[in-house]
Amino acid sequence: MRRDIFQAIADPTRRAILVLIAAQAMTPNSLAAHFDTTRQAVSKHLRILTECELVKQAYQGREIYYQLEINRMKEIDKWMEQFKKIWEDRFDQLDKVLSTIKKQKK
Amino acid sequence: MRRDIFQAIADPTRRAILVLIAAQAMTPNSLAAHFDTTRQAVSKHLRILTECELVKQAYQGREIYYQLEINRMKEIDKWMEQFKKIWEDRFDQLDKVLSTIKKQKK
DNA sequence: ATTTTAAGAAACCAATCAGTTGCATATATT
DNA sequence: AATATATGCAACTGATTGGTTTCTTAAAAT
Repeated sequence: MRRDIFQAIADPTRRAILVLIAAQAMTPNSLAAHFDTTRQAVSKHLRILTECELVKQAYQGREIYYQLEINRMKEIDKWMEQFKKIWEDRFDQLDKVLSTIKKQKK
Repeated sequence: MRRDIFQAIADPTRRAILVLIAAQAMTPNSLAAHFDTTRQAVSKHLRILTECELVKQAYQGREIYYQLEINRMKEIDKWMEQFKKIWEDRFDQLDKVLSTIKKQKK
C-alpha cells in the first residue's frame, strides 16, 4: 500500500473533495451528491484521505463530518518550495534584463 | 490515458527526477544511475513527464538532455493557493489570540 | 566499415486502483 | 418495536500502472 499525500491528490475526485471540505466540513453523503459516483466510492476516497491524514473525522450522531487537515496540505507546499527558489531566481534574472533594457533606453 | 501534472508527481521516482533536473538538465542514462531501476523504466517516466509538459528535451548529438519546465510546476502551486488562504487566515486568527493575551498581560 | 553507446518503442506481467454491488452496524425517526 | 437513514467494509471487476525484457534506430568511437 503506497499511500502518500502526492498519490492522494493524484485523483481528481479526491482533489475535488479536498476543495469542497476546505470551505466547510461535510458528510460522505453530502459529498457524494457532488459527484457522478456512488457514496461508497466517495467513502473509499475519504478512507484514503484519512489514512494519509489529509482529512479527519468528527462524529456527530450517526453522521461523520470530514474536515480538512490544513497542516498536512502544507507538506505539499514544502515540497514545492525547492522549485519556487528556481522560478523566483529566473524572475530576478528577467527583472535584471528588463532594468538593463530600461537603462539602455535612457 | 488520464495524464495530468498531479498524476505525474504521484510517483516518487518521477518526483526525484524533477528534483534532479531542477538543478541541471540530465540525460536518461545519467538519471537512471540515480535509481535502482532500468534505464527503460526511467525513460518511461520521462515520457510521462514530457507528455504533461513538466520537462522538455534538448537534443545534443545522440544524447537527449531533459530539463525542467518550471512554469508548468507553477500550476501545482496555483492549485495550492486556494488552501494557502485558509492556513494564512488560521495563522491570522492565532495572531489575534496571541495579541489579545499580550494586552491582557499589560 | 565495424563496434560501441544513447535512447525510444513494443510486448508482456504482476500489482494497484477506482469503481460497483451487496452486506453489516449503528443512530434517528415513526 | 419497527422502519428509515448514515456509514463503513468486503468481495469482485476492468482499467491503469510501473516494471522488465527484447528490439530498433541513430550517433560516436575505434
